Amino acid sequence: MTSIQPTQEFPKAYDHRPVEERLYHFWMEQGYFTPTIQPGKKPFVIIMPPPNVTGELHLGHAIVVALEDAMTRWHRMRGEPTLWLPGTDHAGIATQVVVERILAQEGLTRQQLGREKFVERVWEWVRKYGSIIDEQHKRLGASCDWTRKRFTLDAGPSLAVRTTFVNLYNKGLIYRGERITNWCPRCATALSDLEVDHSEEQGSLYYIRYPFEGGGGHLTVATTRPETLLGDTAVAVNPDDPRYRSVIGKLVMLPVLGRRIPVIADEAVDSSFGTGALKVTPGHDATDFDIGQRHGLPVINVMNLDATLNENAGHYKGWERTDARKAIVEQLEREALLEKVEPYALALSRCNRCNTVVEPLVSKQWFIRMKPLAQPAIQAVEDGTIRIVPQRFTAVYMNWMENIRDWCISRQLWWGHRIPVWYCEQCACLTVQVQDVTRCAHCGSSSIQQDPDVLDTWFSSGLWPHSTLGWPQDTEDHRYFYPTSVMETAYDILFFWVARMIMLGIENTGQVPFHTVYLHGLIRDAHGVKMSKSRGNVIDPLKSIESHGADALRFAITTGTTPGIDSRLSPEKLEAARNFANKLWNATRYVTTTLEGADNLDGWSSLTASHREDRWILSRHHRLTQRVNQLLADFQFAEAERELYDFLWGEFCDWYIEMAKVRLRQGDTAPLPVLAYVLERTLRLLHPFMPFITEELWQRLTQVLPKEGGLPDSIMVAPYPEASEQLLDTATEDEVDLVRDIVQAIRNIRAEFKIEPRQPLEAIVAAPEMAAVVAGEAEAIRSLARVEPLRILEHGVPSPSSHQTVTLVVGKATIYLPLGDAVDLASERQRLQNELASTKAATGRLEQRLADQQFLSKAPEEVVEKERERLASAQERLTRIGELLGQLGG
RNA sequence: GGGCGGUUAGCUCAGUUGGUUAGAGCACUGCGUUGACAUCGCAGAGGUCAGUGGUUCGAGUCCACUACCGCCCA
Repeated sequence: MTSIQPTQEFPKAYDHRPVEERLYHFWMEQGYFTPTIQPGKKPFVIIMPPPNVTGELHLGHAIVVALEDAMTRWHRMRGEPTLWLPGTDHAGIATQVVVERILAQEGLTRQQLGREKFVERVWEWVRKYGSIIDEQHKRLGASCDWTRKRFTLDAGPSLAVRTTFVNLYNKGLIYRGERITNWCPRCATALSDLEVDHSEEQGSLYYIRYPFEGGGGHLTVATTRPETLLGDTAVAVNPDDPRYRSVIGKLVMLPVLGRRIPVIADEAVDSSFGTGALKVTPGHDATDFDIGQRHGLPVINVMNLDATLNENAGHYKGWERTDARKAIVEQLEREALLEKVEPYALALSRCNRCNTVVEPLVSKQWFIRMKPLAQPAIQAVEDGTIRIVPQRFTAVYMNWMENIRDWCISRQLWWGHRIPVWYCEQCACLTVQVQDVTRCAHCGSSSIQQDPDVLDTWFSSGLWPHSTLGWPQDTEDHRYFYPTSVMETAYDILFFWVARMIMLGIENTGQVPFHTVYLHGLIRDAHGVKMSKSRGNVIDPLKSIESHGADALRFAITTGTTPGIDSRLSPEKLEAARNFANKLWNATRYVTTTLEGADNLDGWSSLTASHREDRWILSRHHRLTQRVNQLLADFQFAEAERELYDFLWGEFCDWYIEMAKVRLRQGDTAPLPVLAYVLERTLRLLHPFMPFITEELWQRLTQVLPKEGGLPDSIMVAPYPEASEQLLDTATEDEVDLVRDIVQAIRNIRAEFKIEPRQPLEAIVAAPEMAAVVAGEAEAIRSLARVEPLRILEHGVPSPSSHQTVTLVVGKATIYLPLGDAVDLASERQRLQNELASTKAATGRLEQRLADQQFLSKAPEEVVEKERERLASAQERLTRIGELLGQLGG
């Protein structure tokens, strides 16, 4: 069977390279990633956000995989039918640009090639390079079901797109209209509002004179875009502005072109901006377009789609927009029509793909009427059918939904889902159908033309949770796996994607697409700067995997993070995670090699422990198990990882293994099955976060263990541990805490007094209440603190010795360390005085609190009780320190 | 203009129904090589939890305001 070679070799350090690929291959071969549909059993389902088909793995993908894989593996190990469905997005503009760039190297443009040939070229590219991103996801250990992988342009999702379009059109929710849209001159397509980035940049405000017709002065308007005056069809003032009341209705002469345009009054004009007179350019500004509509103004478009000026621009025809601005400003200056120019911070819109300044342009586009779709989507979040984690994004979502605007969905691209609309040249009617048509549905004419445009990529991704499962077909997958469980993605696409999936999911299926939205933060560099290729501060996840291993990368980018909050990744963090992996490797190396050949391992998987240390680690392990399960259920992944880390390193390695070694040296083999039990189960707990190393170590460990406990061939299909309440043992935890405190206190003194680590140290421990514990753990204390001889006093204090002594008050124990001349009595007194002072302060605080009637009556009983106990032990401690000081004559 | 987030040790960050003397990693200091691990061990130092006011028996945690940094929307 299995995946690994016999454990003859157990290298001293973890090397992920010979492990990861082999194990991934093994998992794939076993088919573990593909769920079995079990009717009656509720599945766990995540649809992966589809990366762009042109994309290369970046940390954004890595965090998606780390979190979604953790959830997926956890649920799978809990025995739920678990589907994590991968896919890729055709990414309209991005992909088209990539292929156009390749063509450019051949000296070709897509226009020269023609639509059909161009699209074929893109497909060629996709077939050749489109699966690179999948291979990269595999390197991260993603346990998604590749047999169900979807591409947005596959037949299934394409059918979903067309069906949705036709349905929405028939319901009147999709319409075609001439509107101002954001036009990217470089991409040569319309964009939705969301695809535009806004920024404030330094520009100028130009004050331009529009002379009144027939003389008699001028009206001065202020504008940031003088070149658009070519398209002006009015000047507007606020009707309440006393300065301009008398000029309303007059005509002014448009500079440069000499066209006569009216002065109109409109409420939308802000009297405080500039001169209070606004040039109205309905063809090139959204607000002006609205004003124009209200006043029946003509719309003059002065620009071509590449942002050069057209024939409406008079002799500026053919000029590029920024050159034209300069020339027009110069002309105005020459003609004394430029009053002044002021520096001005203007709001610029840029294409979020190529950063080109977007041109608001009037064009005919397809839109979705969003308000009716938003209503049920608001409802679903309001009534808790969908829960957003972290919760505060609910308000952001609501705010956007309640102020939603129509969505421009047509794109002037060739790569994507072609709009299923045919225009008839005979009867001018539209045929809107799912299947391709050859004749007009109204007059039967065959002179029809399909709309040349394609749909916004987000239109198809908006359908993703149901289109990937087979909708609109009635498939078993759709019936069983929909609605899905969790949508996990970055918060920056809440509107782009999550909101639209909710709207379209409810619209198409009548059900929400998922019940929980989990939003993670973005990963920045070590200085908190957004990573970008141009800045050169990108951490390449593939390089990190090479150098530190996929598990370390996953652990590093998910530990110490909070949902919805950006985090930073530094090489140090990666190293820390790699070191943790190595620590785990070595702990398992020790346990495995120690276990080899042991003859008392039968029953290891369901053992009962009698020794205090064994009961302690079992209690700690089960407490951890309880916590981790709870934290995973609450989506607190970082906290779960931190607790696993602390347990493995700080308790299991630092204390349990070290204490076990002591007993093993004494010939007590009882710790062996406990080591096996705890490590085996903790590896399972950690597996969702660090899948590769836990599998490798689990294989190596279980190989030396008797086959029992019904464990399968792989950790990834082994049951996720459940906590057993009966094994939680607070008293034992307190006892071992005392032992640890004693050891730590003695080590502390050794370091302080610079006593050679190898030199044995005599110690006398008095712990009347805990004498049995200390006696039982004598060997551990002797060995871990290098104490020799160790005397345990059941009563009283040590008989006065000629030696000078350091005394430590540790919990319920008092430790005497006769250090002879090394001890300076004065400083010992001082040490105890300090202790006395701080204990007194603590006692005082507690006494005060417990004397407070308000506290006693209002605080919960258990809190009061806890304070009483603390006071008692503080008082007892005070007494002991007092006695010790008395003996020192202080 | 509206909204949201951040501000906790030198650095990066945890801290989820308010309840010990606020934690971790890295960095720092001292010690440590036969023993799972130097990708390590032991010990240590380091904090008025941004500020002000309030609620509460009790506030890093809840409320209000202020400051600075950042993000989103218009």
